[in-house]
Amino acid sequence: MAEVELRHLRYFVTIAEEQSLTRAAARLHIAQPPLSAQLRKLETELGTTLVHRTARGAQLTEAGKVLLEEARRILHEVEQAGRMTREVGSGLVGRLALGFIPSASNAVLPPMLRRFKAEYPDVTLHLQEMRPDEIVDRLHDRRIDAGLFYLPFEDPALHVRPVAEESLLLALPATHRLTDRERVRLDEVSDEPFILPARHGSMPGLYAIVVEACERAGFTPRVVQRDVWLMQTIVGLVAGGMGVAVVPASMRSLQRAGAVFLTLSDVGERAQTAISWRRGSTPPVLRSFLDIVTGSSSGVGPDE
Amino acid sequence: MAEVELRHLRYFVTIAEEQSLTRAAARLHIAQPPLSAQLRKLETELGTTLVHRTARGAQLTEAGKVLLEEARRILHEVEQAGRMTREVGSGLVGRLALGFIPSASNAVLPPMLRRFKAEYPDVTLHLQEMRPDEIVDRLHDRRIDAGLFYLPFEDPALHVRPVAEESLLLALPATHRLTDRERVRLDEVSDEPFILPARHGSMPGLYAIVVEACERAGFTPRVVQRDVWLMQTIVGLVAGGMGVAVVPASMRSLQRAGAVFLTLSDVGERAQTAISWRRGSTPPVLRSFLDIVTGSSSGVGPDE
DNA sequence: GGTAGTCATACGATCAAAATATGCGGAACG
DNA sequence: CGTTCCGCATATTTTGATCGTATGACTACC
Repeated sequence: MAEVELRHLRYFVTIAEEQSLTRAAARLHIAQPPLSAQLRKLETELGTTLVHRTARGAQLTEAGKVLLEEARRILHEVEQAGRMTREVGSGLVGRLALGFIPSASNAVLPPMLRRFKAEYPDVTLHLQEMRPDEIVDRLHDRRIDAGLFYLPFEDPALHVRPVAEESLLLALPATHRLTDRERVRLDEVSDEPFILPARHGSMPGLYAIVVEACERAGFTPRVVQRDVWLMQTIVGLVAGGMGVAVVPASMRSLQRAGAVFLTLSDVGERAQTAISWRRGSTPPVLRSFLDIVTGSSSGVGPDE
Repeated sequence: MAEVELRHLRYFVTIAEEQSLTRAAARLHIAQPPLSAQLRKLETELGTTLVHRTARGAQLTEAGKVLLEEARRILHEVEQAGRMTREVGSGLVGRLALGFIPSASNAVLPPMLRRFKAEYPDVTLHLQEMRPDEIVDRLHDRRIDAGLFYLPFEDPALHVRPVAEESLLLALPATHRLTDRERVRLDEVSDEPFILPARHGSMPGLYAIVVEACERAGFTPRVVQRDVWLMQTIVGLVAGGMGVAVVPASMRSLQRAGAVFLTLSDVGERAQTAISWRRGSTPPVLRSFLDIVTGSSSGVGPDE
């Protein structure tokens, strides 16, 4: 005993619409006898007559009318299911969980989101601020699909790809002697008390960048405060006169009273924001997101 | 480009359930390579990967999860559609035993049969003429499925539903003084000898209708003959000059020489033919027949 | 009563799915 | 660290179902 197939339903619906086996066969681009055979097969399978064959065409029986409605609905739903699957498969719809450090929300994240939303309006984005070490944990336990944080960082189980970079500025209290300058060298503030960004677990991040810049300028910073990790807090402490700090350029947009930002003429290091995601299978939505962010950013090439 | 078929969905669901091509193939009673091929075909058709093949089995992608839900629903609905069609169809074949009074074969029965035969050509009809009391007996002992007779009638174990009604005519011998009239009042023949239809057991039927009409006209009919139950016999007796009779309009088509039919201007009573069947379960064939006869007749509303 | 149109039947051709045999690659085991 | 096992992929033959062509039977219509 054979099984009902969608072909049978498609044929049957066409027969019902044309009220004629001959015309239906023409519309289906097959000959009339095979159509007859398939219809008969369907009727045998269902154990009932579906179509009355008369001399001038075919018309549905009661059972046929019932099946027609059902068959139309089923065929429509198959089409829908195909479309949905296709869309999810292509990354057009779905759900993407993204963790990011708060600094990313200044300059890096907004254009990413704008472009992604424009391209994939039906993807639900779950955005969560978190610490960089938290991002790594959440990546590992699969609670987020991707994360944004400062380089340097590496993890054998994760892809890491730079997506944006910005220069570093010196943040000074407004009361400082150098505030009337536009550019300074880092070694000019070698004696100042420094506020350094926090290190998070095994993640060197911006801390490493700043320390390295100081090393290259020939001094070791005198640290008055560490373990402050929010950039805006650091700027706040600077404004409060606690000391100076090296911060990413996007901090300038904070426009906090009491702090001024100067270009560092002798610092080549730049703060690199990277996106990271699990190695292995890459869901289509994530693939789409990666396509957008690596295409839209000032980021450099891939890491592998 | 091929089309998606239900086979693909069935295979896919099994693969998803077993999380393994090999086990799924076993459950489907086919070899593993063809299953691989069909899955690949489905993926090509949908343009997306549905299953991740790993070294120890297969697991769904995001798109696959979406399709799984849809496919399950669709397969279930196909099954439902088959069941529904089958059920309706089961009323399309079979056997229906119908008892009827001979009068019904004049005007009521033919259109019923024509319409029913057109819609359900595969139902074998067993038609049996019988007296109304016999119809009731045969209904009770389940030897017929339905019966046609004149109202009034009621029985707690039977459904009764009018399916046709006709006016009453006065049948006169051709030799009668009133034969040149077209319309008469019933009381104009109050002195004539009456031929009344028979009463059958507890069934008042047409007898009650005629007697009631006479009562309303202000007289009690003088009965010369009773217990004649075939309408055509009554008309024959009228033609033979035995007396006059009140008969249903369809008797006019008998065209028996020696009898004329006049419209009764003061008789509101009409002869109602009803269909009756057992309470309780209604087989599909009977249900189909009832659908036809209640839809095709000039019958009035239901009896309950 | 002929004719054109319908669907059913018969049979050979074609195509798609299934079976068999085998290869490849990753995971588990010693 | 190599061997073995397990699971999926590939290649090829076999099977079976669908399709196409030719033809016949029937009905409605002219």
